[in-house]
Amino acid sequence: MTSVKGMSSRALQAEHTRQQILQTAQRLFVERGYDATSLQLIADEMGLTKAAVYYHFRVKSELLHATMKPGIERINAVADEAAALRGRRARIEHVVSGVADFLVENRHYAVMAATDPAAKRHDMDKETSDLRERILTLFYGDNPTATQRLAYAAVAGIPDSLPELVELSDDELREALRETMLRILRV
Amino acid sequence: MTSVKGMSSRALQAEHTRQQILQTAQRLFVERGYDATSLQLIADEMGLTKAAVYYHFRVKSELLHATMKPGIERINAVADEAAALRGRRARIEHVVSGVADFLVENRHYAVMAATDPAAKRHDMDKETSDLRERILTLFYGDNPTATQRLAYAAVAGIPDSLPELVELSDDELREALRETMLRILRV
DNA sequence: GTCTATATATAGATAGAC
DNA sequence: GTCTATCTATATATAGAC
Repeated sequence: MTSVKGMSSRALQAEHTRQQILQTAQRLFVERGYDATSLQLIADEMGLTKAAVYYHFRVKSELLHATMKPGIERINAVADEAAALRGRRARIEHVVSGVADFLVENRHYAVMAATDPAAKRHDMDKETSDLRERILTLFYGDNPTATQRLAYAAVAGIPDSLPELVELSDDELREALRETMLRILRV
Repeated sequence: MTSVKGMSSRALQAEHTRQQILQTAQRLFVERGYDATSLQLIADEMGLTKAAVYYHFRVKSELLHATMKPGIERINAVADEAAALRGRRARIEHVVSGVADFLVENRHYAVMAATDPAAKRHDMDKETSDLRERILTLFYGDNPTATQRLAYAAVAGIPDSLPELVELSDDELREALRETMLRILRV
């Protein structure tokens, strides 16, 4: 999506601005939530105008979409790898590792992606819930028990609580995440 | 808070309207999120005017506060009871039962209370996070390990996933909740 | 106690100059 | 590619009639 090679210097500048807007938007979405983040605010924080933001993103929801896309793609790739493995245990371990790494690298962002009401509206809904459903099936097959589903739900809810664990180092967090997720998912 | 005895019939009518507004607001907050729910929408759904809503609630955030208050009080009461018990195991079991009952009775509402960005702004933040912190201490003392905190976080994140478990009956959900929370919290 | 009418601010979005 | 200017809709909130 973000091809850089063979672009004019003007196009490169545009891509740079686009990325900066995305970064600012992402930070504000995390801090205040999507609905409470206006385009005006995003523009002000960057010393741009609303119109400049609109040049790069046609509608506000495109910012949300673009913000979440890399994460979804990355976890989908992890799921691809897990699907190629044999055995529940191996699959669970692979996904748990991949997700733990991802969460550690995106400690703040992941919260918003998992909980913001705006993400439940818009089409984003489908991509994330498809991904969740896909991994659930990968783990427990087509007919998971209530207990399995709830265990999965508990793990899926962990990102929600990452802000409360700020005082853990990356390594501590990753280890605790792996350990806890594995323990919960072995049902 | 909602004393009824000894009120004039006019005051009773007002209290009734107030409760109806609260119910409608609560439903819409759950469906669309707080920020995406306008007072206009609330009024329209009830066949009232915005001004009528403003008569009962001075500012919009008061609706959010009033909506969440009963739940917070109820879980605080459960925590009170647990604090009177001796032993980690007994305390965990008591809180888990109380919370499971509460979640089953408020399947949809609890999600919003746990995740809406608007709840993280406003003063509501403090009351809920105090409650969470209080129960964590009740369970694991003043210096919980990383694993204990993450286990607690996982459990706290469960409400987030209740909507995906609609097809479970109340009894199935309560049992699965109790079982899963207990298993996770025994660390 | 509830409404009409309105104030005021700000949202998302677009057209067109530069 | 970025800005000025502006449109339109809708937000929260208030004053005052009934």
